[in-house]
Amino acid sequence: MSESVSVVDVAAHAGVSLGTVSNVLNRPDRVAPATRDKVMRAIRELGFVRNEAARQLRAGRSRTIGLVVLDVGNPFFTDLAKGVETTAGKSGLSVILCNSNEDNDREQHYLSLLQEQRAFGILITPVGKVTPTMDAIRRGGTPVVLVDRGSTRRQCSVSVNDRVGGELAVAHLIGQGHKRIGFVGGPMSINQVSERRAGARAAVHAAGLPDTALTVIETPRLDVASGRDVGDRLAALPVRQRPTAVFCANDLLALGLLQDTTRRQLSVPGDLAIVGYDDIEFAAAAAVPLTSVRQPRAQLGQAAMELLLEEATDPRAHQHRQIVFEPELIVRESTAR
Amino acid sequence: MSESVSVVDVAAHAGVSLGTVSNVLNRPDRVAPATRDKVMRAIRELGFVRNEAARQLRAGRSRTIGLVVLDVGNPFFTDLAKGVETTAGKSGLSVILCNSNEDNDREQHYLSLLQEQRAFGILITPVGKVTPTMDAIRRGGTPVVLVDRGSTRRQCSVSVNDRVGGELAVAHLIGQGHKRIGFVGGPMSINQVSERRAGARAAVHAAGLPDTALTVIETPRLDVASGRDVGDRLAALPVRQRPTAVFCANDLLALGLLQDTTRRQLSVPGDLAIVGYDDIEFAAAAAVPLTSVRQPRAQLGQAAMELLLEEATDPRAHQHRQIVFEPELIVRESTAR
DNA sequence: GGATTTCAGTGAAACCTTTCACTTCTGTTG
DNA sequence: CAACAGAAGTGAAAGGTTTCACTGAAATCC
Repeated sequence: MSESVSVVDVAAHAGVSLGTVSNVLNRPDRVAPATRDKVMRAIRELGFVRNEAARQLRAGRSRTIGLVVLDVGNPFFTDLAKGVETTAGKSGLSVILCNSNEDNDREQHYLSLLQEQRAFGILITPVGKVTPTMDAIRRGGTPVVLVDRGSTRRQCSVSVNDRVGGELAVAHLIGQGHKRIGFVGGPMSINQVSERRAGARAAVHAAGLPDTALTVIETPRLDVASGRDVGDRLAALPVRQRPTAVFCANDLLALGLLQDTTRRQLSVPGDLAIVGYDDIEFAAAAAVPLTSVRQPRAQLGQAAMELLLEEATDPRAHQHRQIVFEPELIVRESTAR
Repeated sequence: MSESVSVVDVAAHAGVSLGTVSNVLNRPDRVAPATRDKVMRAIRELGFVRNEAARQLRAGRSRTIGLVVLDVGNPFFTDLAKGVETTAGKSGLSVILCNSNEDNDREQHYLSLLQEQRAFGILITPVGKVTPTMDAIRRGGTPVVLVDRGSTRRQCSVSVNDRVGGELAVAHLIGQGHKRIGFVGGPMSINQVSERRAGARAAVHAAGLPDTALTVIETPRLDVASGRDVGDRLAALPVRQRPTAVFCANDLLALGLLQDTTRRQLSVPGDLAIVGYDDIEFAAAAAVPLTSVRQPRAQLGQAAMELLLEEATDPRAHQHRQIVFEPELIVRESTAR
């Protein structure tokens, strides 16, 4: 049971004032060693545990930062989270990982929650547009950094150039001789998806191919199951229009599609070349090792966390910054000639 | 800026007492509709956001439950987390996902953190033994449920029968004619790993094979990189002793090993048959689709959460329970004849 | 040796919510 | 019509921490 022990109890037990106990906890150097030991012993003997809620109440903000991602099931985001967490830990902050699941309502729900908790700051990959809630939170003095998503001057963001990523992927496919290319991804309301598509378009144009060379296949989500379903839709196309290569907006889709393609006894890359995006660890271990656009996941998380700290530490002097990393194409068998 | 608005401000603005504002927030039916609207309007106009810290301080415990897992990068745990989160959400609880990273110190760190936060409850897959801290937390009145790990009568747990899982896997390999089998996994201090190995041993004995038929290869971690390193160690064994099949303690190891095996131009299952564990989504999409022992991940999370709620709701009447699920072998090409 | 600084420690106030015993008022009952 | 019940609303107290202006005592300075 140990009916919650407070600093007052510790103070009484150690024969000092409660202010001294607080000093032992927060500025041990301001307390004489003998007293410090006495207090420490009392803490141990009573099994005192600091009450974070009371602490927060006093401080006005918590020591927790919220990381809102589109899908915890996607290794891209867990790797990102690791980067964030490591950096946050160094400053004594903890991270609460929130899974919006590509759903606006859930995103909103988590934002409210974080607001009520007086989060130290928020890192978010928004499902759609930057919402009024996010603006309200920032106006309330809580730093909000956009992750994996560029932004305008008015807020901090860390992203990878998705347009370039799309271009790299599709230019590579065109270089391999493909003339009919599919773009697989969705929903288009997710910024990264539409940017990657824009990059794909740009590559098609740059190569002098007609608009029709790019077939867009929109998926409901960015997961393996959606990727699997794409097989049917490709098969339904008349052979003359059917892409000979596809660029998937992430590796999960690519792996799903690859699975379905294999099930249909089609060869990759012979019958269909596939490029993914993110270069998650499983991409290299796939049935056919996947060509993929690599993003510096952990650095992305680290950079975002650093921007957040910067803004939190000195909000007055802070200048919003936009950090953009460059993606890199990793070529593997799924697009070999 | 909006210098934090409190219930007092709302009350003043709406021309009611602060008690009424609290009633509007917590028991709207006790307040006359007209008053309710007045208060709601004030809340909106002032942009009032409940301070969760103050709320918690009053309530004595938070509305957050801690889920401590071995590796967020392992899809097994993110699927588990989804199950936990869905169930928690229905009761208005949120989940904070903590990654112990198979490290005792980090585990301890997160437990202290959760203790300071007066977590509503804790779900944990312990790195090693059940520690004094966990016992202390439970004695302090916070429910602790062991996940993916059996236990004695003295605490709640939800697990999958790892011994049976190990038996299934190895019995299957023996059934395919293999006489020299490897067990890959570690560290052995992780309970699931040693249980799976025990199951493997049992299967070897049951088949009347000698102890030496099972070669144990201990890995430092349960991740893809460790799996990749196993290839070297296998290759280093004299051919007569080298296993013709291995059972990996999880799919990450299996995928890593598969990757390395492919790199060495060895065929799976021809030169080496591989069985994994967990049946994560990527197992089916692997270079050679992986035979794996499936665990009911989401149900595991759900059941754990339900036990936790049960214990939290009525600690007096609560009887600790141990729920054990049965694993299932999913056979794919990596062990085909 | 008196004035000043430093050190160690004190305790009240503030942070914001929820609860609960209490007051007022209106409408009902015998 | 007196007595009562129920509904609506009130406001002080409690919950645990940190901060900060403050006191006493010891050490330092000229």
